[in-house]
Amino acid sequence: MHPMTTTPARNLDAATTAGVGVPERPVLEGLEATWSQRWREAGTYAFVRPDSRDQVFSIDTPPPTVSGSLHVGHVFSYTHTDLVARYQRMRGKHVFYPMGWDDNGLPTERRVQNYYGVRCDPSVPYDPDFTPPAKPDPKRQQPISRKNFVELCHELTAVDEQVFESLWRSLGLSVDWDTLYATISTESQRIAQLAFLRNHARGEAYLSEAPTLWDVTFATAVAQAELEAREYPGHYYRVAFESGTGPVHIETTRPELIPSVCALIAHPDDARYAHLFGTTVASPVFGVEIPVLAHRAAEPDKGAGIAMCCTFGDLTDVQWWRELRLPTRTLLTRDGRMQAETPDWLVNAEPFGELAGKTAFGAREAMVSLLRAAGALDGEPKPTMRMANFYEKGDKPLEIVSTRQWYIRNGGRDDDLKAALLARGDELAWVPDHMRHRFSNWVNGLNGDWLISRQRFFGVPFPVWYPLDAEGDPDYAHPILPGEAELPVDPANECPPGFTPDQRGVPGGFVGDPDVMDTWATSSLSPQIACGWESDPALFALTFPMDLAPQAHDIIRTWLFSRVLRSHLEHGTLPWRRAAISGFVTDPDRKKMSKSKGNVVVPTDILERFGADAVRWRAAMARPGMDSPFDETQMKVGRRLAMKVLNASKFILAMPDSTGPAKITEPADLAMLASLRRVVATATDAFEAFDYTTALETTERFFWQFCDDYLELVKERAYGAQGLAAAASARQALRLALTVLLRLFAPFLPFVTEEVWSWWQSGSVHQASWPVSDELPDAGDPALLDAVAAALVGIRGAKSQAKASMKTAVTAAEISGPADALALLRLAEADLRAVGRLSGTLRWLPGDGPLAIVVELEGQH
RNA sequence: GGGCGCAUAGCUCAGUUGGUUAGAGCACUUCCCUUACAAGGAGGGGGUCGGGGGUUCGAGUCCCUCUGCGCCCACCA
Repeated sequence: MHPMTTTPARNLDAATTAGVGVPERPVLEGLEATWSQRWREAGTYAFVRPDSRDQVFSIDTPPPTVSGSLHVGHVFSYTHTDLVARYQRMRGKHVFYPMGWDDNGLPTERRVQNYYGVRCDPSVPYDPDFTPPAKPDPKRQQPISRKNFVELCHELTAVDEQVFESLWRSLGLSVDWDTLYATISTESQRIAQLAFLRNHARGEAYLSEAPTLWDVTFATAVAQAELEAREYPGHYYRVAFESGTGPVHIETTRPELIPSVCALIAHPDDARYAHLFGTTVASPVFGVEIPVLAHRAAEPDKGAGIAMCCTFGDLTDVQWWRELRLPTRTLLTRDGRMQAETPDWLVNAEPFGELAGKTAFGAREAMVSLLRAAGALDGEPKPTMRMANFYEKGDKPLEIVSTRQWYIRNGGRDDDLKAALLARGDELAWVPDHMRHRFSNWVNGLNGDWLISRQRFFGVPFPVWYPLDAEGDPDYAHPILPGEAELPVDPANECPPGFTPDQRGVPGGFVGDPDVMDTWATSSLSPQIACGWESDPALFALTFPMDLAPQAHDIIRTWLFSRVLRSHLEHGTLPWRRAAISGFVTDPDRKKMSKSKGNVVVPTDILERFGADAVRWRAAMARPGMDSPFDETQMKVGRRLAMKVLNASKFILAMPDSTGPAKITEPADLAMLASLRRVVATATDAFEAFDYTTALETTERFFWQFCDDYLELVKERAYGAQGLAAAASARQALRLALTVLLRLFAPFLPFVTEEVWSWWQSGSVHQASWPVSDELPDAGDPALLDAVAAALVGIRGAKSQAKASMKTAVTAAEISGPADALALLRLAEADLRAVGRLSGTLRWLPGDGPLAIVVELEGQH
């Protein structure tokens, strides 16, 4: 059944049997299991295609990395999205809310390596009978074939995905599990390759051999977006280069790169070195003649003010190398070691034997000894902390090596494209708005195109082959591409058009591109994958561009930016209208949660202890973009609210319903409903502005006052103390209020509201319509309840101060205050007398002061 | 160094376009076992709104400035 086919919420007369289905002692325990199962069976959250795009609300859910672990921050962030999804569904939208699993890429490889104790070695042949080691030895991982490795990746992610799905279900995410996708699936691979071919055809994707940021541990290139600057301990070494007029001292933290030096560089205005510009100096130990050059990027107050430029020590070296057209003298290999062969440019080549084959660290020690022996080291090394670029998942500083990689243009080297992407950021609606600065900040800081190829195994392969020339060398300038209809292809196992398998790897034949795409190159297409781009045009037309992109702020530079880029290039539009950015859940000291700090809160633990509704309540209290410190005690507050909903509902529904049409006549009842009318309007406005927190707070504040004051006030009348008509008015008002309140709470507390709804209504509360003001009469004056509340505080306060029970009778009372407040109060006099046990005379004293009540208690004086 | 955000009760946070004695929850404290709820309920105490200056009849709110904290980016000589 589709949400729009019925509006059970308004059909009060359909379920009027007194007390049917109301349990004696309702509990929260077990609601998650019961209702997630029923929602699954009933297809409560299934996306049903409407006729037109404007009936759809589509959400580009972040596909979580299934090989990672979920923490409370994820739970909060995904809850935020679900709040909006549920609201939009109740508003009548057909909510397109798919879930995805990001299961390809390095995180999965790492998990498989550790879990099974294996590593991928493409040179090992496939073993169809392979079984992983019984006891994984992390120190000695068993080399297995690429195919076996990929099979294990699929096996383990399937298990991990089950765990994730079960967590999301018990959290109550209203995703449509029939639209689930995975980034390693055949369809995702097809779309990733298709988008790549289109990029290539338009010249947006290109192959280039260039200096590349390189992680030596994982032996892969990494992109700018994956960098993390960290402090790294090192030493300054003061090293002498020989010029005709004496030594020139430079300071370096990486003396092992001295055999790679191409030039010394100082600032053009630096008088200290002006006389050297245009001359050459000899490198220590190796005696290579190198020029001394001027470049504005040299900083006179850094180190000695003159730098040695090596290929490549850092990104500034790359800039100098490019702009000054320096020779390439790369010696560090892809595994982070000094190459074994002695380079031919060294004048004094023999000492290189001390460095050959060593790690950067070992080579550094050897080089320092050589410098000392040659007398080229001036003074002792000075310890320093320097900033170095790391791969965010790595633990060794990145090297820069020259490699051939695939790139996608992203504006980093093209001002027009950069401007266009900045304009997309401006066009996008941001919640909260200031997050747009993170986007423009990032785009403005891009310094190169997007490197998308990775020298890894579990990922989407590039749909590319290269012809081999007569010598068997690949012709990279003329890649062979498949037709779009052939996708997805695996060039390692399939042949390019016009070739046969026996031509693989032989001169005149072909070779497949060995690399895979980075995870982001696939997940940057999540809107295209989810919405059925080039596979389901009808669905695509209904869902794309999407309405909402929810995510946390840490991946604005990666996922958010890359989706904007891909959509801009392919469709010339934004991928969605609005981005909603969640903050982080920090530990109580406002430190970011991380495994290494041991301060991670496990979601399953709090879900079990407090219940999903309580956890969701807490999540909803964190406004968009705001970091929120984790505090367990707040979970209890949410749990108490859920409990209160259960008990108050039980109380209301346990009373026999009045038959016949509603006759809400009593001023107190009308006042309460008029007040609720305002709550509905406020909560709706708040949700429209994606301010779920205000929607919740408004509803909750009303609800507690409803329970504490109104419910108490009308309790006796509802039981019949003032006659049938007065009782009917109260009962009708109570049920009307309850149906509205349950729907207002439904996005936040999906389990408890559904439970209560099931006691007396048909269908799911989550398919009911969001309440509108017009469901409620506006004849009442909300100020009446304010006056009642003030009077109750006076009466209760007097009893509390007298340390008397609330049942203590009041023998006489004087109520003073503004005449209009007193007039309102008199409309509810009978109720007030009942709740306050006011048995004696009541005196009304109009005056200027605030409403006040003086009482005389039985047994006092 | 560039950008963004935050600073209100012991803690977590509200406080709409400037408008009476600044609010909520938690915590603390006192009382009440009142048949919806004791994993309750009813009371109470607690803040010179980070510092300084300015605009205004009036500033938590607007402007300037300083300080502290957080996040993002840059920073390998």
